[in-house]
Amino acid sequence: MASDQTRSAILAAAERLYADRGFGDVTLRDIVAEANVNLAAVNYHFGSKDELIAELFVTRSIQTNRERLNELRAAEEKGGGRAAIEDIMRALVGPTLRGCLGPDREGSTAARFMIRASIESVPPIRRIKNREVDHLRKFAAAMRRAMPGRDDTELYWGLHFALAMAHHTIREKERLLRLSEGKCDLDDVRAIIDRVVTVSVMALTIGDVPSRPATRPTLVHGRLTRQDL
Amino acid sequence: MASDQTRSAILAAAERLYADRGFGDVTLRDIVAEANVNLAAVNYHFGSKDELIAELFVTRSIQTNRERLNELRAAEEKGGGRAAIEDIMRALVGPTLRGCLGPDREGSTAARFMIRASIESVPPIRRIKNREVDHLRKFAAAMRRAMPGRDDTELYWGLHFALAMAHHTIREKERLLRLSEGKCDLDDVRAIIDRVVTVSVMALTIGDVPSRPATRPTLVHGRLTRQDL
DNA sequence: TTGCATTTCAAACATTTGTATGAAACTATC
DNA sequence: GATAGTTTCATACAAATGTTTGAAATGCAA
Repeated sequence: MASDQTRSAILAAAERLYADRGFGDVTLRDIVAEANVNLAAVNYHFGSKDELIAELFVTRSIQTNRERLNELRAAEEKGGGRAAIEDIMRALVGPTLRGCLGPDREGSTAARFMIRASIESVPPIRRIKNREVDHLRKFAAAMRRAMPGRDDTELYWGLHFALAMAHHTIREKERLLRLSEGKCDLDDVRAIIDRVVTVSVMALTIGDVPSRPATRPTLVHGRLTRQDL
Repeated sequence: MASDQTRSAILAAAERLYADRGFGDVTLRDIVAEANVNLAAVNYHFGSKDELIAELFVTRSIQTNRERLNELRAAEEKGGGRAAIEDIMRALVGPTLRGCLGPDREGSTAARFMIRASIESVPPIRRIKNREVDHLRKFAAAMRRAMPGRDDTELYWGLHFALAMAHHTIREKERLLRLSEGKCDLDDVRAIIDRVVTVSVMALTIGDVPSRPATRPTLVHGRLTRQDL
């Protein structure tokens, strides 16, 4: 068998098994059985189990990051170099949410693998995630261009909350479904993205609206009002 | 030695070690060495390693849940049976954030353990978390009383997003710190709670404000506008 | 003290798991 | 078709780990 076939078979089997049963449950022996290759093949082709997991995660992360940056670039071109803030947030959370939610995505191994990686955080994946900061800085820069003059702190918090809502929705979609007794439609990805983007942009405009509606009178405390003064 | 002393020593040692080094890194032998008890004591007193972890997590969860419900009850008494929505959200996210963030909390083993449990999700903990839905329903009910007539779906999404921001801030505080180059002050717990509560309530008022400020014109899509019609 | 129940202890068990080895099979180049 | 490089394979290795065991120690009541 050509060397690449074995490599690919291992990657595919590992991703499928990890996605279905989690990292803690799947051994190399499970993987090689599923891939119909020899046990030693994993170490021969990848060096170690951790490097196999890392390669899986890096591959999928790069795909997501590329999609994000493509959307961001498209938004910036649309806006003549300066993207609208909602388009930036959409580029940030859209690819991840589209990749991991939705009815047809149930069968997507890649998506289920990324959800699993988000729930069970194993050392090789944690190491990679730590490098994600550089990628996020590009979004912070775009946000700064979109909202010039705004305090950087507010930008970072907005970025952080956007990721919070997106990732938590993916991580805890089962719980939200159960809590809401099915009322929250987790298959309508478009609506979810809209919702996350809307709230993210609202978070970024804290202290922005001169006169707050009377329905929420006492919400602002502490350092949140700096922009109003 | 009295039986309870051994039990307590194991619990304390296990919580400390898990908090510092994570579940994957700590073996029963590490724990009994730290606790100065015999290896077999863990199985004698707890039955199994998983039951030990479960007991640790249940204990801390109960504490948090009790704090939450106390705050909720206080808010409802203050409002004469119907708590203000921002007080409800504050009762929901306040205890967790206060427990896990802040400068002096660095030394709190319990807090660090809960952060660890949030990052590394091991099977015994996952099983317990699945039962958390019942607890959250009490908050959903309070929210329903505070915002009568509002679509339940909106309530659940707001609750979900509030937890998203709180938990993600705890999980990813290191990354946010690094991304913002220290600009986001994660020691000012009060300000963080205010921020999360503010955004949560804003999320709940989607489609609530009759005329949206011109600064965010095109944010609402899809099913988000149902309340406006 | 005697007797009974609880607790502790050292040691062994039984797996599981990732990794290494060395020979065999295969592939491609000359 | 011989040779060198690559890949596969069965098997062994070594270490870690949760759990069990049966005896010894301890505590406690009668």
